[in-house]
This record gives sequence, structure tokens and C-alpha cells, in this order.
Amino acid sequence: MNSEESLDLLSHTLVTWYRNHARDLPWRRTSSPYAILVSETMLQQTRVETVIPYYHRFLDAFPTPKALADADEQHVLKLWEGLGYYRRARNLQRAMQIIRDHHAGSIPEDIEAIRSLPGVGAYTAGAVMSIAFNRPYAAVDGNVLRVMARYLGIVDPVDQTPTKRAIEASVQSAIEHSEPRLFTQALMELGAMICVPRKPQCLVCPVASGCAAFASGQAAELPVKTPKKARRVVTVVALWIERNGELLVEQRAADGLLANMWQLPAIESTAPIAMEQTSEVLRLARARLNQYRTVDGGVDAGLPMSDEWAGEGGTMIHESPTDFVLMTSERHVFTHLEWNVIVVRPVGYHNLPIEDLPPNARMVPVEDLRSLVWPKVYSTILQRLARFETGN
DNA sequence: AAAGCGGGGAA
DNA sequence: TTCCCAGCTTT
Repeated sequence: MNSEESLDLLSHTLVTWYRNHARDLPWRRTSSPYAILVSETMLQQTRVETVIPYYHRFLDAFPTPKALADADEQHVLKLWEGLGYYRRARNLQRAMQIIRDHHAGSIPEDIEAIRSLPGVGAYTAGAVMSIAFNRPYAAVDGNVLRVMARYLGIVDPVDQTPTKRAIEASVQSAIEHSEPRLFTQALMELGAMICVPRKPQCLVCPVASGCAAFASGQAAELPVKTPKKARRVVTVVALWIERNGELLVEQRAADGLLANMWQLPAIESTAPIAMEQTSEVLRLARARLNQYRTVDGGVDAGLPMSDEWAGEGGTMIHESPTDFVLMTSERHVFTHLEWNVIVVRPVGYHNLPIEDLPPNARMVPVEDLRSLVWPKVYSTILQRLARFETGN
């Protein structure tokens, strides 16, 4: 079988298999390009089972491009809370603002226009064109890279640009001889159900007869990927400062990790710190607390507190190494780094300048914490320390 | 080309 | 633990 014949087998046999084996997924029950774009965005680097409840809640709240474009960003993030890669949510909203302002409120049937939207790359553009509009544009995701690397017997690393381009060209060739809407989904369905990363089910694969890796017995060894860099470990010392039923919280910066989400006031140290190293944790906690104390002219770090701060018989925080109490700790692993969050409460310190907080900080009643948008690790911590529920 | 960007499920 | 998931953007 030559390569043209084997791609022809893919184009037809795979689609036939898909007609009989497709899972019943929510986004397969719609023809709305908007709903399909929402699903594709949520599905980036995220498993189908994880996405399903988010997909329903999100479309319920934002049923049209305009509804999403006009929404409050924190509302959008709230419905994305727990799903991760939060930039996707903000990009999707920006994209719908472009659709509202420049495309009369509907997703255009135009590959270039779709591809230019923020958060839409080659895969998502191809997916929307093929799935929503049934147009022959290749959509190559991680499933497809794996399936095609095996099917074509590609031993070069699939995460390298030249390899990926070659696979995209093959998929493009195949989809042009197929039913685009079905072909794109069939390829991914095969990757999800049969041609899985470990222990591929070649004996029930509908296209095994054309598969190079099956012929050579290499299926389980493909695809080849370049090794990933090790994660950094970061210690995060977070402050629990509660007064009159209100907790001091901060909104993170508008860019970077967990952008615009909320957290406890925290300080990071790139040097890994064992929990037993109390002195280093205390040093970080003091440094962070001092940032608040200097907001309205408090004392400098390391100096005794002024009379203004020593009121109510509060314990001076610099007097002893026992001026903070450990409340809890939580480890959280991201793709590229690892947080060890240590939550400490200052003891006997009651006079924070709550009338003069920096613009990103607030005192929030404990019962209202759930209305803010929290990263998973803080959601876990708040549930433990404040009987707090977000549903995530 | 490499790195940043979440969270969870499976082996 | 490690891998990787319907990836995109920035540097």
C-alpha cells in the first residue's frame, strides 16, 4: 500500500467507523459555530470529561457571542474557575468582542478571520472550519499527532516544527478527500478511544491495515517527544489576616500566572524551603506583612513597631520567632512549576491599616469569599480554613 | 525553538 | 511519581 492509498483508507474507513462509534458529546449535538468554538477553547489541553460541566454552565450564562462579549470579566473567570489556563477565558471573551464589533455578532466562515482571533491557533481554526462549517481544513491536536505518527511510522519528535508540518500536510491531504466535519472528529475519536498513548488497542483499530507502526510493532513506542524541562519549586508564604469576620485578600496582576485571580497576601521564594525551616518562613512572612505596614507610613522592616501599631496590647511582630502561627500548608503542581503554599497568621497584631489598602487588596467578609475567583490551591485552603465552597 | 501557562486523570 | 490531555502566545 503506497502512501496515497493509506491516506485514502483513513479518509473513508475512519469516517465509517466514526459514524458507528462516536461518543455522544454535548458539542456534537450543536451546529452553532460559537458553541463549537467555546468547546474547542475549553478542550485545549483539557480532558473531555473535565470540560462537559463547564461547557453547559458557560453556554447557559453566555448563550451568544454578544452575551460573552458584554459580560463582566470576573463573571467569565468565575465560570472558568477550576478549568485552568485562564488566559483562554479572557482571550475567548476578547475574541467575541471582535466578533461583536467587526463580524456582526457571528463567527465568520473564514479561516483567516477565525485564525486571527486571540486564543485561536492553527488547531482551533481548523477545528471550527471543519467541524462547524464542514470545510476541508486540517485540525491537528495531540491526538492527531499521535495517530498520524503511528499511522505513517514517523519516528522524528512530533513536537518539532518540521515534523508537525509534515503531519499537518498529510492530514490536509486526507481531509480534502473526506467529509471534513466527520473526518476531524473521527481522527480525534480514534486517538481518544483506540490509538491511546499507552497500550494502543491495535487489534480493534479500524485502520490498522494501513498503519506503519502496527506493521512494524512500534505502535506503543510512538510518538517520540522531546523531554520536558524540570519544574521549579517555589515556596509561597501566605498571610491569614482576619478582623471582624473579614479576611484580607489580594487580586493578582493582570498578566502572567493566574492573571486577575484572587489570593491571600503572599510572598514567593524561589529557594525551596523545608517546613522545618521556621526562621526562613518567618522572615518571609515578616517581609510581606511589612509591605502592608508601610502603606500608610508604618515602620520599616526590622525596627520596633511605633506606638501607632502597638495599640490594643498587640504583640510586636519582631519580638520573637513565635509571632506567627502556622495555619496550614498545601502543595500545588503546575505544568512548569510547583508551589508549596504555607499559610501563617500573625499573632496579636490587630491594627492593619484597612482604610488605606493598596488598590489590589480588600477586606472581604468571609461569607463573600466564594464570589471571588480563586486558583485551585487557594480554593482548597479557604475550604479548609473558612468553610468556603466554590463547587470546584 | 523554547518557555510560560492549570488542573486533573490514569498507569 | 510520570505522562499528557480536542494548544496558544510571547520571547
